[in-house]
Amino acid sequence: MGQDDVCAPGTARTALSTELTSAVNRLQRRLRAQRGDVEIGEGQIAVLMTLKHHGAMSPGALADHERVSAPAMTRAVNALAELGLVAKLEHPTDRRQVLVELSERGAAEVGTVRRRRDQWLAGQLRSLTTDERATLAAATELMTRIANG
Amino acid sequence: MGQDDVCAPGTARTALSTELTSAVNRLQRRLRAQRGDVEIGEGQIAVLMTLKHHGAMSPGALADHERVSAPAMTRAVNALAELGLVAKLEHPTDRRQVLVELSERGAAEVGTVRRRRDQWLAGQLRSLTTDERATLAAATELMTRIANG
DNA sequence: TATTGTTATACTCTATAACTATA
DNA sequence: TATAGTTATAGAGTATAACAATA
Repeated sequence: MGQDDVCAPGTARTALSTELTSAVNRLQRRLRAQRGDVEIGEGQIAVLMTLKHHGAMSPGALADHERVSAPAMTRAVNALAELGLVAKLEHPTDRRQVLVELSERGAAEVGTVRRRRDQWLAGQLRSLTTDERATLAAATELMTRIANG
Repeated sequence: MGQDDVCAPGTARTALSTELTSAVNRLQRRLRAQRGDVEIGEGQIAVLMTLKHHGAMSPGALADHERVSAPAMTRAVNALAELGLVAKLEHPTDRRQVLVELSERGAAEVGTVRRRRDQWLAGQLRSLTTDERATLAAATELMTRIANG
């Protein structure tokens, strides 16, 4: 039982905000449960991808970018440094700051780690129509805008 | 800094699965942070709404419906019972089972609690175009399908 | 004084495994 | 034996507050 029993969204007289919240919560829970033995957490993967796109950044800048607290970012960066995927460097002029940069191994492995994390969802998306994927792509942009707005 | 600095999704040569995962994670984090002093958690609100739609159910059926583990549902139901929003009843024929039903107060307050939780997101959605909201509504359905599939 | 990063601490949510009661 | 629910325990992820070093 259960999955056949779920209310189709839009059926009830429920607001979009409620349904969207519910969908986001459920999908995130499913993604976390489905994620196999990826050895590092979501937030840490996000840090690797950000560093790949933007180059070396300070922990504070990373925390702003990912919209998490500074302590949460300290922990994520330390975990990645212990795995040898990033390195913490002294800032050239401001000795309070730290620069976090991808290590060679981090740069080599970020793609692999990301693909392994996304494997299940990518499979689910393959069974959608082209139009449905386009809808999700557009919604992805909107959700990111809302999350960062 | 930070929010102006985020990569526009679809800009990079990144797979939809990656962008969707990232968007869902970020939006959920933002929704949690933005949620004011709603006195009960996400999962508990979901239980109240399910009971409102479906009537009394057993904890096991609720766990299946919400796709969480049985212990997680036990905790959610107990928390709601302590607040007087649900009642736990004996099953008429099977004494192993429990029936969870909305209390009068629970039925009266579920709408209020939900609206307070959704207040921020509803405001964000109001600033979108009609087309954009339609996109999100369609995507909500797709995400729910994927989460439950 | 203000800023950057870290440590200390605590809370929420979730899961698996072991247990109890009933069927 | 099998099922429904609970308890025990542990882990991930996050936050706020207090602190240290530097500007």
